[in-house]
Amino acid sequence: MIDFTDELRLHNLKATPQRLAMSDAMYVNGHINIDALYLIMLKKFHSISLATIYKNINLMLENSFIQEVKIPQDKSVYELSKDIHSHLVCQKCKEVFDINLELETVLSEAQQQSGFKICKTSLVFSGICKKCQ
Amino acid sequence: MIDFTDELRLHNLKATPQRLAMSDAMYVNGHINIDALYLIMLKKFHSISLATIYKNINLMLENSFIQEVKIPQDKSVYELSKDIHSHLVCQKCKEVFDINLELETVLSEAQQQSGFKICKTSLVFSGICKKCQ
DNA sequence: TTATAAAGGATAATCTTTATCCTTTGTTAT
DNA sequence: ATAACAAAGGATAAAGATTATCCTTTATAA
Repeated sequence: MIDFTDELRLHNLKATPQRLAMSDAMYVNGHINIDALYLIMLKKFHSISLATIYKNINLMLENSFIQEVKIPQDKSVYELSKDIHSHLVCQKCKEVFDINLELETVLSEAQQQSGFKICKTSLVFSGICKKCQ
Repeated sequence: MIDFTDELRLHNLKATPQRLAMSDAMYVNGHINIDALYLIMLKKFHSISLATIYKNINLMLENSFIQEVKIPQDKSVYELSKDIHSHLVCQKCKEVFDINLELETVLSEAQQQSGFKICKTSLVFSGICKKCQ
């Protein structure tokens, strides 16, 4: 179990046992939604409040310690912040995977066509993963 | 005001006045969220129920008459189904724009890297639109 | 024109998320 | 190590969003 104390403090978040456990759950699972996270947390903290989960998720988002990924026709999942990447979601097992893709070309084409100043790209593919095929 | 009667029936949806007005609102606005849609509908139907909006949105989604677009850090918007395309959202004025981009290369690269069978691509750029810069 | 399944409206019920309040705790400076 | 204090946690209420229910009305097909 990795210690996220320093990482939390770097993002101006106090390193409480609950936050350390949440960080670990996201690290271990990669991507996780609120319900699943709450269930995991309940195992370690018998009386943790769902409000604590929400409060921490929101603070961690505000401080960019984590990111939200909106999944088509499903609940959002959360992941520890890392280098920019895209996502794949399996419609069968619901698992979410990271993928690194070269999007410079598409992005500059989008900026040119639209006149937008783009600062964020959110790309999610839906399909069937290797295992589920 | 375009008549969506036939279009609705093609998707196995009865053409009620409420649904025709919802279709028109989406056609006129391009992309719209539940709250804005409800406000527009209230002008035409003084006593329309919010439940009617939700019921129809869900049926229209199930029958692929419309599509949901999940917007990062904001509420989902809905649009009439049309040819596959991507989206741009302005972080200032919140407007959502359609854009046609060539994604074959990126998609096949994603399939190759991951082993996924991809059947849907959801791409949303966030930034500042031409007008708001 | 009529019969019927489906849709609309009103409202209750059910999530989901946030706010409140008080107790406990992490952190910083002695 | 200790004390002080802002911040976090837990319990719970409140608010917000979505769905279910029930009865009346209506679109559609025969």
